Amino acid sequence: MNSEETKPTDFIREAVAEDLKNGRFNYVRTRLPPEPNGYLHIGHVKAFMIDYLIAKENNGELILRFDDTNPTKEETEFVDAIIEDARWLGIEWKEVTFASDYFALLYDWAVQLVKKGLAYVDDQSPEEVSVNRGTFTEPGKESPYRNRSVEENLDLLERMKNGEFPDGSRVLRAKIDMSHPNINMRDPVMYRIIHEPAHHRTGNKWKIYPLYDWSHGQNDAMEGITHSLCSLEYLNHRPLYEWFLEQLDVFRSRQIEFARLNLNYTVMSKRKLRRLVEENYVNGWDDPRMPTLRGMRRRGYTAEAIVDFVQRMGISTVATSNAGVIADIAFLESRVRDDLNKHSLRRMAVLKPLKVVIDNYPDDLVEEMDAVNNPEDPNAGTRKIPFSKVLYIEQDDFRETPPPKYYRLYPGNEVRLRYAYFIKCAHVVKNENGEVVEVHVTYDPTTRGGDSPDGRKVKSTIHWVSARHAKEAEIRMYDRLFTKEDPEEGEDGFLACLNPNSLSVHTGYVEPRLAQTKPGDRFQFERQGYFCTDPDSTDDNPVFNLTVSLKDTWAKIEKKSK
RNA sequence: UGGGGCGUGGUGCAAGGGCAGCACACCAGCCUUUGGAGCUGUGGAUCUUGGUUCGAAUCCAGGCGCCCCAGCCA
Repeated sequence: MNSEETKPTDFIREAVAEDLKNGRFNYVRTRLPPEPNGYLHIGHVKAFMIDYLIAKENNGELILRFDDTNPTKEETEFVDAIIEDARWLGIEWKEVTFASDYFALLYDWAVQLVKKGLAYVDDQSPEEVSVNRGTFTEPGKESPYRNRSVEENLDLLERMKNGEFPDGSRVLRAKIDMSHPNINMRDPVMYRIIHEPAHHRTGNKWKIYPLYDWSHGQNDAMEGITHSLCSLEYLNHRPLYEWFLEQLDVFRSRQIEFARLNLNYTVMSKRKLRRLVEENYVNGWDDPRMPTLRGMRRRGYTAEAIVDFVQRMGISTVATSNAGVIADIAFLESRVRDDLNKHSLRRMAVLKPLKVVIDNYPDDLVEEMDAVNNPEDPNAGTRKIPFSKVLYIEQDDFRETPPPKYYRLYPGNEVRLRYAYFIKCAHVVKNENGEVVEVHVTYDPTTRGGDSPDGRKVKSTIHWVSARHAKEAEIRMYDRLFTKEDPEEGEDGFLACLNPNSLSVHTGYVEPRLAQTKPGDRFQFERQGYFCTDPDSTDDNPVFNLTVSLKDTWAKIEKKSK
């Protein structure tokens, strides 16, 4: 970041700067608190970047702390996946910790609250707890067990910890105010009893597990986290967050909330994503159509583009949808194009081949044409592409009867074959169904390289591949997964508006240079889009994924004229 | 319904009492050996009502709308 650029500023950065200035803190430490119960998606990136960058910008530290307080949901598989994805994004942390690292200390703190008369063991059933919590308009009722002696509470808590009671039979609750207008303050549950399954790290050692409210803030204090940045849904929890720290008289971390990030034309909830995978609407968590980081990575999105997108989205407290801020996927795509345009090697590939025969070209001649690898980057150099009498061009680049404004190949029209020659369409060959299967053209030998010595212009340049030299390849074209901007609306509505054309597989031809490619390689297929080599790719059967198409002005014109 | 939060072009974010601006999208044009990229330009917004003020997107009050909270989820 150079000095020309104005520093990114937002209400969180301002608050952090203010805290440093007025001495509330003299350092900055943030934490990244994923729950290891699923794969990361684009929505997570916002929180990740905020936590990472705010620490970094202030010469502070980031701690990656897994929020593993619920053994019924969390798995080691996901901690590994989350670490891998976060690294891929370029996020760096000082250390990795787990909420479960602090279970023993947290228990001590709970004992302290019990001793101060600020927490008690409640024997009510879950149903009773719920009923007695009251409603938005009516206050709750105090539990009959609320005023037990400290000694009895201590004894019961100890026995809960030792596993003497069955799941659901008792909880530890903070003693606050059962008629508080903020329901989170109506004696929130701190510990519940869970015997099975074993915790992914602590095994069967613990029979009681803390809830989020009785864990997160305490862990923040234990780790000296200065700024605990979270999403808007936790705003209502802040009074409780602060109450605990105050009663405990420990380090006072500051919680600040911001709006989550979402994308249109996709779903982000874990439940819905899981259904897509488990019911085989997509081919796994890393399906290129998924908004997961693994999916986007396989699709060919770069970490740089994703981070740039998230950065440019900014931060706010706007809360007009339950999903937070909903970004237009077109904006993400524009960041991807911007990045890939500068860095991708250009190649020629024909997705839907149409055979072209140059009638006046020598049968056995093969010429090597010079092509530039990236017009945006002179250092990318040039390459040779073989040219011969029989070629493949894109079906879309030929029309027997051209619509208005169409200036590609059609009978009588002259176009340029990129880096090769001008050709003019002479006649066509059709099959028994009347479909054009072969286009015959003549070429102008004086236009080699693509320029006419007589200064003659053509309106169109099309890409091609030499039939004899091209390599067959599988090309997977992707479109948005859903046809509606907000697939969430309605019950199973999100499945009802799945886009049936979100994946289409083509067998095309690519220039010989593309025969040696390895998974993750990125290219621009000229005039079509950015593609990357899929992990399924082999030397015998190269497989390419569409990352994002190029802007298609002709498609727009054509659509408008309809 | 009680509590809390939020309302700026289609979308996202600025303007922190002084000319409402940027990006994406959209539209028009220029340029072009990618109908790509690039460049230029047009259109379009302060939820509403009232108040304070010379002056309000900004401060105040009311209204309206949307979002969050009644898990032993996070």
